[in-house]
Amino acid sequence: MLDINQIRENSGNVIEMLSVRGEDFTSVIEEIKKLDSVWRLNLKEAEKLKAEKNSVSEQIGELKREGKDASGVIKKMQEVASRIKELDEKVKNVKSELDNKQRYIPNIPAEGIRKVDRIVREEGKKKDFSDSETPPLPHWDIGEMLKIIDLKTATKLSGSRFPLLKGEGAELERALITFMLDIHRKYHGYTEIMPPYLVKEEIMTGTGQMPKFGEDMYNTKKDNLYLIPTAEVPLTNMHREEIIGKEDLPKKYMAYTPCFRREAGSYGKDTGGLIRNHQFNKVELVNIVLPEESDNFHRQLLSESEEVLKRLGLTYRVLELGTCEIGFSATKTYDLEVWMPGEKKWREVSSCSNCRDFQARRMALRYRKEDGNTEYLHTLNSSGVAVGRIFAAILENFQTDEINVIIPKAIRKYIKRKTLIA
RNA sequence: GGAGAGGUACCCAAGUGGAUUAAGGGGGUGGUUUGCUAAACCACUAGCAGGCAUAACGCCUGGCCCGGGUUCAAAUCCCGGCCUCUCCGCCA
Repeated sequence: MLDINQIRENSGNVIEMLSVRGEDFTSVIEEIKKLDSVWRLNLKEAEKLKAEKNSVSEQIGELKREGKDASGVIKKMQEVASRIKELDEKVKNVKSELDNKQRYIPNIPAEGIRKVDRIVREEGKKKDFSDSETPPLPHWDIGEMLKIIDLKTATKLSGSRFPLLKGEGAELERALITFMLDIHRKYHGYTEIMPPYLVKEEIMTGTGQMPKFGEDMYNTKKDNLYLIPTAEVPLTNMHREEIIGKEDLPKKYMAYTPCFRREAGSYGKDTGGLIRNHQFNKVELVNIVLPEESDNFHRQLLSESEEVLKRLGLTYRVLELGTCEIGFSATKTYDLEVWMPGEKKWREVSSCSNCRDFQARRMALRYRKEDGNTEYLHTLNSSGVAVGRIFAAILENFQTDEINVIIPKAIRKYIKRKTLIA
């Protein structure tokens, strides 16, 4: 959520800063501005009448105690009370419309970001398969031959786009999860959380998924709970509506969770294997930090995610997302993309964002400053990293002509094998 | 899921319609006394959100789990919800 004061004071500037997203927000911002002034006008009047009501009610109490007649004043106050009721109703309705409109406005991208994605750098070399007898296979073929991915059975159980890993496949996935969590715990100072996978609607609103992206979410109608699309949602909301002491910052939380996404409107896109499923595993990193420190933490967060890829020996590149591509809540985002030799494509395995105070504002997440006032904190998140896609990357990058897969050294202590053999 | 009890500030807790400016205690902070500590005593301790105003001070509204309602007036009465506890049922 954007600062309403910013919109009040300089709506033109806000519209301009939002326009880099490739969308025109002029009419919505102007509507917000208008609603805000109507709201304040009515609120002012209602509060004035309430002040009157309070003092007169006190007088009525006094009169009654003294045994005097108060019926005249009471009659007058009846009118005031009904006027207050009208105004309160109006104030409530206008405010809720205003809030709702505001919740649909995305964050303002950071300064100095280009319109389109920019490749920051590439790490490692694309593996050379020119000596191989056959070109590298996509991971779904390898997975099937090794009998570690069974999408047919997954479809039988849940329909399309669900994963089912079997035997050594399930083991590899589990090894990767533990490996990632261990790195972030040992070297990056994260506290591991096992959060609920179902959360309330207001929690989804806090991080920005709701109300705008309700279509992408699974929900349980009976209890109005939502399946988390990423652990960012529960982790970032952990301290919502709190005022955190400076001495307790930064907060660094991580969680492995399955993630659930309806992927509405992506039919026919990336249908192969483990790339775009309704359910996938991910290790997520969340930082809650002081505003002046968030840029530094953002860089650090990126390197923490990269560490996983480096240790696995995967070739990847770092993208700075263009202003038109940045997600709803973020001001700046780096994507990490791993090279998939079988698919011959770069595949996103991590998205590392600084949301600044956007989410904190939505969830009233603050800290106490030296002068005693409160200020919104900054929130950041990054995948550390997407497990299923790394699984796929390992299959594609470390396959041999015999359709075996060499297990990267970094995770051998978690899976206790050197190769997956067909 | 059923029956009952409850939710008041950092904690405990009083408060069944107007005198409450939400009692009292604990804790905390500051002070007095003091060789030091403890104790005693004194003072302060309602956060938060919002509106108005501003050089600064300040004024007002809301707020006793949340949302409605009744009333001139609600912590207090009524309705709905959430949460916690106890018992029963179900259950890995």
